[in-house]
Amino acid sequence: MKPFASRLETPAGPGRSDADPTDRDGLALDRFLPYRLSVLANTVSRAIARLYADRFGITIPEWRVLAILGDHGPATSAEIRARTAMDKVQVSRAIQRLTASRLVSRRVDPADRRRASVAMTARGASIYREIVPLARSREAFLLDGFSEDERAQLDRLLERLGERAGALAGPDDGDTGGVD
Amino acid sequence: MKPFASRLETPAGPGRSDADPTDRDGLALDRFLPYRLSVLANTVSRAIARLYADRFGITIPEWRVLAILGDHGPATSAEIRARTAMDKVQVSRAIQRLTASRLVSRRVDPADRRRASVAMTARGASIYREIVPLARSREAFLLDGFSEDERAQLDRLLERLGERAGALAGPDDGDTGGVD
DNA sequence: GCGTGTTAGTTTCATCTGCAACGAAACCGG
DNA sequence: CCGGTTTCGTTGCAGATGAAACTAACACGC
Repeated sequence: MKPFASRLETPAGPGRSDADPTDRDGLALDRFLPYRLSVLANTVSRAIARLYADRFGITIPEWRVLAILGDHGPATSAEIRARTAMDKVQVSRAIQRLTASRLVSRRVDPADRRRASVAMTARGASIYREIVPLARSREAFLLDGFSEDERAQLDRLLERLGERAGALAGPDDGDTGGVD
Repeated sequence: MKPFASRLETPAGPGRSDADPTDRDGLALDRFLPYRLSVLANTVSRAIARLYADRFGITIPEWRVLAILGDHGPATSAEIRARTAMDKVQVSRAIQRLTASRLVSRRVDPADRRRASVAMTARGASIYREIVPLARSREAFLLDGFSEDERAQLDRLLERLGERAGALAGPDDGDTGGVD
């Protein structure tokens, strides 16, 4: 196979490098932003998931539901979904499991019986309060050595990337496609 | 039974004008770094996966393998795994599928018959060359509006987060245990 | 050679995931 | 009030996932 020299723009190029023989063809996967984000997020998620799973026997979707309820108080599935970017099904199943383990309880809204408000039980709240500091400490570990300035920068950059990503996924993607 | 309607609007700190966000009772999920990374990476991955899947019928793991091969030339499973942070099983299956669709070929190493070198076929290389610019353009879209400086910053911050995340997941193969 | 251990890669299995189809409830126009 | 449509949430299914068990090949010590 013949190396096709498609350029990889190397950042941090004060002055232009000449044709560098080490300039990789194709797209140096480990410089490819979507890939890097994926690996990073995955590594982090896995490390944290282990924390929840080992000590409390809950999964990430379940933890997310708890986190929303802890932050905002009781909420419906749809609200949880909107706030977590989780799939509808994932929310439903997380609630089922949490209900089974008595960490949350559902109460059907009498005014609209399709809806149900989900709230933490005392046990759920207790676990939530235990997890929060652990989660924070993990986050702190990740950001250890980052200056205030760098944290702010990261925050801003992620924010903007999030917007761009939304634009990438969102615009043409109708949720309810008229299948007719 | 009261569903505790703890609204957690603000901690009882009406006096302090400069409230510390890390001092809240709740965790504010949408400010929680691991969560933000996960959502962002997921959104991006999904958008890009659609691109590969629609046009070429390949999955993300398959694309990653192609990317490594395109970047690096023939490689063994272990090398691919090391470079992609993919699971061993995932690599194995991606190679199986790619082999089935004739995008890569395997050749057992005669010197060590446990190993096999995987290389792109002409067809694989052709698809790879088609995908690269599309992938780049998606990346460019994500980074649209970011100055050179901001890109460099992002690069650096992600790099460092990656290191920290590795430290979080890697060194202790069990629980962090220790520092209580 | 022969046992023990290590490494490369595959298979098994139990789970997780998400699209799509679905049922139930509410809404809406006539 | 009725039929059609929308919304909320669940379920069916088919594919993806990863930990652990497994096979096969090599490596070392004796």
